[in-house]
Amino acid sequence: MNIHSMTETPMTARVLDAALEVLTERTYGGAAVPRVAERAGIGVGTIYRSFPGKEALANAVFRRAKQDLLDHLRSALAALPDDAGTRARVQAMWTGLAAFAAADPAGFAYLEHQQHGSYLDAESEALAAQVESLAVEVVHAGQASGDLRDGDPAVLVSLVFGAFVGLTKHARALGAPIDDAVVVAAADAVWYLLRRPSTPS
Amino acid sequence: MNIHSMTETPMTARVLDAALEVLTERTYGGAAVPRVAERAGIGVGTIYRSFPGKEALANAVFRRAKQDLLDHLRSALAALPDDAGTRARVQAMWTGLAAFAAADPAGFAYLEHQQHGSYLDAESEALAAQVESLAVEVVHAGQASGDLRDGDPAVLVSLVFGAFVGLTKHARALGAPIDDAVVVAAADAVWYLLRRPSTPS
Amino acid sequence: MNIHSMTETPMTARVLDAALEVLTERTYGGAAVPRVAERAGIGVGTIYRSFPGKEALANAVFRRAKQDLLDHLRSALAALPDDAGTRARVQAMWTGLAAFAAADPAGFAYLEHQQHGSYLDAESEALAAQVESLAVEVVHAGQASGDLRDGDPAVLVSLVFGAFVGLTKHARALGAPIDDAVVVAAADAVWYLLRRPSTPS
Amino acid sequence: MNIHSMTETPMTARVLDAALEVLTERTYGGAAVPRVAERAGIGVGTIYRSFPGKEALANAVFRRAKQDLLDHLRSALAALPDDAGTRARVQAMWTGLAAFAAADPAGFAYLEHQQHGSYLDAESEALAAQVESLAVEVVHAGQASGDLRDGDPAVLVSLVFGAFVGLTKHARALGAPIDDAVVVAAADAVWYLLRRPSTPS
DNA sequence: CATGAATGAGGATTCATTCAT
DNA sequence: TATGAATGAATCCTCATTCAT
Repeated sequence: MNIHSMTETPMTARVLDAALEVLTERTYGGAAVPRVAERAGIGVGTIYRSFPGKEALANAVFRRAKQDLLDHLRSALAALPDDAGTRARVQAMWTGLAAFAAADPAGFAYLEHQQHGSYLDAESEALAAQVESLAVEVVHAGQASGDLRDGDPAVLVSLVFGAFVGLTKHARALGAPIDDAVVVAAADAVWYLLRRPSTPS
Repeated sequence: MNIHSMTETPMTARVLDAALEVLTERTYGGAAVPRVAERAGIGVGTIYRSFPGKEALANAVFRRAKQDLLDHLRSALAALPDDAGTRARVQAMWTGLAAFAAADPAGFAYLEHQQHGSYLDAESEALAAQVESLAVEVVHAGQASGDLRDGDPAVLVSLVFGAFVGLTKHARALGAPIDDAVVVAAADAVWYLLRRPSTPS
Repeated sequence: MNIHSMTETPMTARVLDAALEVLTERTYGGAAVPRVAERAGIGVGTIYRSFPGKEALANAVFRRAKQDLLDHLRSALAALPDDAGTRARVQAMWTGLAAFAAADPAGFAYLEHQQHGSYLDAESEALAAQVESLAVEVVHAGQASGDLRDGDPAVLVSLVFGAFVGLTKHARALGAPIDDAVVVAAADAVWYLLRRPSTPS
Repeated sequence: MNIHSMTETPMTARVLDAALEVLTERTYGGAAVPRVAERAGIGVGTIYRSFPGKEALANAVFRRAKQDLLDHLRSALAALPDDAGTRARVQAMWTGLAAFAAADPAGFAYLEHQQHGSYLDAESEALAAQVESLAVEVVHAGQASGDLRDGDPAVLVSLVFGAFVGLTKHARALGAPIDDAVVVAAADAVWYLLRRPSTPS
């Protein structure tokens, strides 16, 4: 379903899965390539046949996750009827986020930490920008139609994405997967954050 | 101003400052003790006179920042008149957060990443729990007085803290310090996230 | 010839040889792993492919030497006719000791110093106990047949082994290998130490 | 009573005692000067006021012990009547050895390991040679009077000293101090090792 | 005189990477 | 193609030694 399905050999997929686990558990600096190999059940050298080095590997993991997230957000929006209103579009984004986080918790957790990534390359940054862009456009359109509050759309997006990340951290701290009812309730709360307050306020 | 001023020697302060920088730039796994020493302008061995090891150092950095955050939040609340309403209290928390983030951006950035910290010890976790607690109480009281929306207070707190973190990430991505006007606008938006929606909605 | 020939790769053998040299020259505390690597003509990291750490390496060195010693003592006894008398058995032990010390002077020197070894593990201690045991049995049997003087066999063994160690130290101090004629003369002297004094004495 | 009483300040005595303990427990390479300071209950720097460095400290420890041993052996011989026979003289040496080992077990244990000492300086070696000399003279005289077996006196001495060391190792392995009865029995055994065998043997 | 903070060299160990098999 | 042995740089940490107080 995603762009990588075509370029990923079963080998690289195994490596990426293992790398994601290790990177999520120990952060880039603490993630050892030999540990990734072990986890993948292959020889160390084999990793270097698919990736030029640790940095490239981490970028590939990042890109796969980010691309999956992008795919989730796009499908969520695409599933909407053409005349869907702003609230529906915002809900769809939130739901898409939740769907991705549920489908690939480790991937989501990894992305969370990567605003950091001094090792991220241009291609990875570009992908991240695409996700940002998509969200910004939705907010921007909502503001244009008068449904959402004024202000830099990027700021509003940062608040909403931040809130979602906060939610997943909370769930992770509890050791539980994200509860569906909570996701729905939070979507409602976040809608109030975004929507243009009624004039008499 | 904070509790540590009395126990911190100039040496440990220098080390903590340098360690904060390095830890923020490279995360725990990637932060090399020799690099901290360089940054502090001291010999490697000197660090080990103040801290038994890298883990203890990272915990001390964490605690200093968390304690400062706690101090900021507490003073923000303490500055309120006794009869301050829920909105004022929520605003105070948000403002306290912003004041801390402005006063110690690196410290705030470091705290953000530490849900991870498998190296955090019990004392550090306890301090983190105190901050969480403080926020949860404010939300809880607001719910009790009917001002805030229903739901697990901890979840609401996670949304709000998450939103704030999103905001600072956004600012950091732009390379700019957090703009005051934006903080105020965001505080307003977040208030709508928290407040109990008017019945006819 | 010994049990290890089969399990030892050429690499581990190289490492063990080098480690024995360094350990003998500088004792455990002063033996640096990098120095062992140099001596073996390999990279430092390579040592850690064969041994989990310095302690394990020192134990392996100890065991190889102790096992060789045990093999020498056993063959010396095994070469005796079934009806060999006590004196022949004692001589055989002494000769076995000398054969080992001549064949592997460094190994013998290393064993000498290891009553110390706080780093020796259970397996190493067990091996040491086997050697002790073998000697104690010989003495015990000799006492039973009335040939050897009374007293705790372990004490007699400690005197004899100690005497042999003294001899090798003396030779080492002179820088010469142990002279065969001296070994024979010493064996005679030691026999008088062990044998039951004639009654009228 | 010994030569050092005059030159040793209470300070250096404390240091030497502590150093002996640490050196005995961990061998030269593993003995840390800061550990010696701790054990002595003084500051690290203070050690360097009495000794130029670790090597000098270890030599001083060695010399103090060796000198004490020499004193013990000399007094043991001096206490003998002028017409004492060879056996009495040999016994006296053995007893002197035992007295020293009992009075200063750590010192004795330390000396045992020091044939090794690549860090021993000329003065230390000279002192060791004096002890050796004393023993060799006794043996030599005994051979001259026809009481002791022929052969290089130094070899005989090495056998006897070695036997004594073996005895103390054995006692140490048992965790017990050296038993007096055992020392006496061993002295008898050792006498037979040294004495010239009766002709018809 | 005694101290102990400060230091950098050096020790044990791990890890990213290469390359012969 | 996949492997994993080999490597040396780089990690964390300790220690001998100095020197300002």
